[in-house]
Amino acid sequence: MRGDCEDLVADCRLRAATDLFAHRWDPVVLAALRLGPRRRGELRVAIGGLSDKVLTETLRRLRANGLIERQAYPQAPPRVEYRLTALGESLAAGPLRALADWVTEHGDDLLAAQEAAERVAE
Amino acid sequence: MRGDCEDLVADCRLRAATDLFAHRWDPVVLAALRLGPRRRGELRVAIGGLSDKVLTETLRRLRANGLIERQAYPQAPPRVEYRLTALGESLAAGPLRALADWVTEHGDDLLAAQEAAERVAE
DNA sequence: GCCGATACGCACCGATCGGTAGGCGAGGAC
DNA sequence: GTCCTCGCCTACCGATCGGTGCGTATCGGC
Repeated sequence: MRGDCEDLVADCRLRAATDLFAHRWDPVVLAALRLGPRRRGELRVAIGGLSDKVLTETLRRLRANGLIERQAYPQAPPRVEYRLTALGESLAAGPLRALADWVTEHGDDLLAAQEAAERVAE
Repeated sequence: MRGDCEDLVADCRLRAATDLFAHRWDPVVLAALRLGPRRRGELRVAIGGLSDKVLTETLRRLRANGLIERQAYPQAPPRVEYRLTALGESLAAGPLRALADWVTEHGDDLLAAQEAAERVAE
């Protein structure tokens, strides 16, 4: 999976970046963590719609990519907080933000174009 | 699939945007088309690594999202060109560009973080 | 009349992804 | 002692995705 870059063309770096958004909830969790460290349970209810298992996988991936870090407090009911790393923060503040801004500005155009295309496709 | 937004939380617009990058080759084709209109065959060799069928699907999706448009010339061997729409151009110039820039700047950090995490995970 | 180039379409396959359902371990509350 | 919470794990399942391989329509060249 890493060896792709050798036999592919120029865009493999782009691919490496877009892969960070490839899983449905990764960007959402990233965005949620921009507001500050959050506990696992908080993320679940704050985001809503993602299953318990998927949240685990998502957090694991984000950690594996060095975008977030995990901090466990030795408490009675276990308490675990997740926060953005510097790398994750830079991704969230840059490209992720740009995406959010773009949708804010062009979201209506996007929806209109999608519906127009649907109509054409009969 | 459109109804998600009602029962999900705030981030559904973000999701709508990240979905545009959800398929592996969509962003790459988008980036390739930034350089100007391209024929189907040109895209295939320029990108390299994506199958014929997947290119078809990718182009279809991008069209369905109103990001590119197709122009067919009635010629001997069929000639079809794909180009960015205004919407596609804005996406490519904004968020996609931001992603590419981010990778250029933080790609090494990303790789280092991934490898560090791999080592920890034994 | 046959071949080749181009832009598709279709059938099939294995891998992956998101989701459901249920279990586990550790400690506090009662 | 029993229940509860919280974080996490383990099947299992259906849908989707990317990929391979092969077929097809059209036209020009030879």
